[in-house]
Order: sequence, then C-alpha cells, then structure tokens
Amino acid sequence: MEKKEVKPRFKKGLWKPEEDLILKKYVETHGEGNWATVSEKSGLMRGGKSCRLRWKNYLRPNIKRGTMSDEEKDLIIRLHKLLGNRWSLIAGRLPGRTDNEVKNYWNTHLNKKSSRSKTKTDTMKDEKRRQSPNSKPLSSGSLENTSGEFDGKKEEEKTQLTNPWIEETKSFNCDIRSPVLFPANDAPFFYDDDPFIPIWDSFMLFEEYGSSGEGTYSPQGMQPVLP
DNA sequence: AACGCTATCAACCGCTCTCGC
DNA sequence: AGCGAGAGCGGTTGATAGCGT
Repeated sequence: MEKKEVKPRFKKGLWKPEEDLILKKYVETHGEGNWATVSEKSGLMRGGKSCRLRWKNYLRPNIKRGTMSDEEKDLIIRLHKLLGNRWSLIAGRLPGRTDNEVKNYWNTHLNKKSSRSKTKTDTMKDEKRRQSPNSKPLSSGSLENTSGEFDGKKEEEKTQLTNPWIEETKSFNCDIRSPVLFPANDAPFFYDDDPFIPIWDSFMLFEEYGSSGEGTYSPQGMQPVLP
C-alpha cells in the first residue's frame, strides 16, 4: 500500500506556559495574522485557529482577567438585550474583555440569573425548548425577539439590522452601525415611553465615557484600553 | 476520606464572511 | 463571476475545581 499523505496532527488541549511564551514571542516579532503558518514557523504544534484564539483571548496585551465588575455585568446584560448573542460586538464595548469571556460569563452567570427571575411558566417553556433539537436561548421582550433572529443566516441578520432596527436607531439620530454611538448632528437625545430607551440610555452613557477619544476613561475599575 | 454532582471556563468545531486571484 | 484560503464568529464540549453528602 502507498503511504497516505499524513496531514500534520496538531496538538490539542490546554496551552502550557512555554507554548504561550513561544506564541507571544512569535507574534511580537512577526505580528498578528498568517495564523496558518504560525505553527510551522514558530515550532508550535498547534493549528492556526488555536494559535489565533490563544493570542486573541489570553496573550494579547491589554487583556483584562478576573471577575467582572458590576458596571461590566450591567453592561453585558444591557448590550445582550440590545444585540443578542453577538458576543464580539458586546466584547468590543467592554475594554479588555474578549468575546469568549463575555460569552462564557453570560452562559454561566447572567443567563442563569435572568432565567431565575423568570416566571414559572416561562421556566416550563424553557424546559420544552431545551428538549427540542433546535432550541435557542430564551429571549424576552420585543428586542429579544430580534436577538433570536440573529441566530439565523447573516443575510437575515443584515435584514434585521436594516429593518426595523437601524431605522429605529436613526429615529434617535443615531446609527447602530457606527462604532461610536453618539447622536448624529449633535441632535438632542429624546426620551419617551419606549422600553428601549433606558437600555439605550445607559449604553450611550457608557459610550460617552468608555470610548471618548483615546479611551482613557475607566469608570470605577474599568481599565482603559490603549490602541 | 471518598465519592458524586455542579459550576466554571478554556478550547475546539463548524459555519460564514472576506479578500485576493 | 467563481473559487480557494484565511480569518472571524457563535455554539458546544470537556477538563477540572469546588462543594455537599
């Protein structure tokens, strides 16, 4: 029999400190990117994806470890309400936190907390959902319905973001797609009875401090992240 | 002390998107 | 326009630490 071409077998499992060191040194000298070649060039027997993940989630400078502050918890809850399971977007609003960390935190701490505050009937509905193969995380409220839609194809997602979402944000003279969510044209920010507003309000409040210019403000324990 | 259960979180997997050719 | 490679994202899994009995 002819020898089959054996694909390089990448190492799996937890990263050792020496592996971290190798990857860190490699990225510091060669820069990010080309993850597929990192394993062969650095000598790490890890897949490109694995290297990328390790760098992004743990080795990158300015990564914030440790327990979430109350502000961060609050923000995650609010942003999740606003954005759904779009962890990278949520993490982008939390200086030093990664999408994986936010996702884990939500799944272990906050998701549980929110479900605990649900009614008995809601909990029963949850059980049924869990039993169905296509079960999705429970969502409550009109915005949450939107978040459920996010789980679908990106095309649908785009549609969702376009309509009615973005239109709604535009009505505040804001555009959700903008990285900085300030009212356009220095327009005054109006409140009304919409339940969306309180969420948006605190979101805006964070934006005002959290991403002002150099990102130097750190409300109560929030670490500033320099570019 | 030993065992079982639960909670937590690092890492993997599969899919989609983006970009260059 | 179509294709392939690389990058990114979200869901899920698995190891293990912690706790209760």
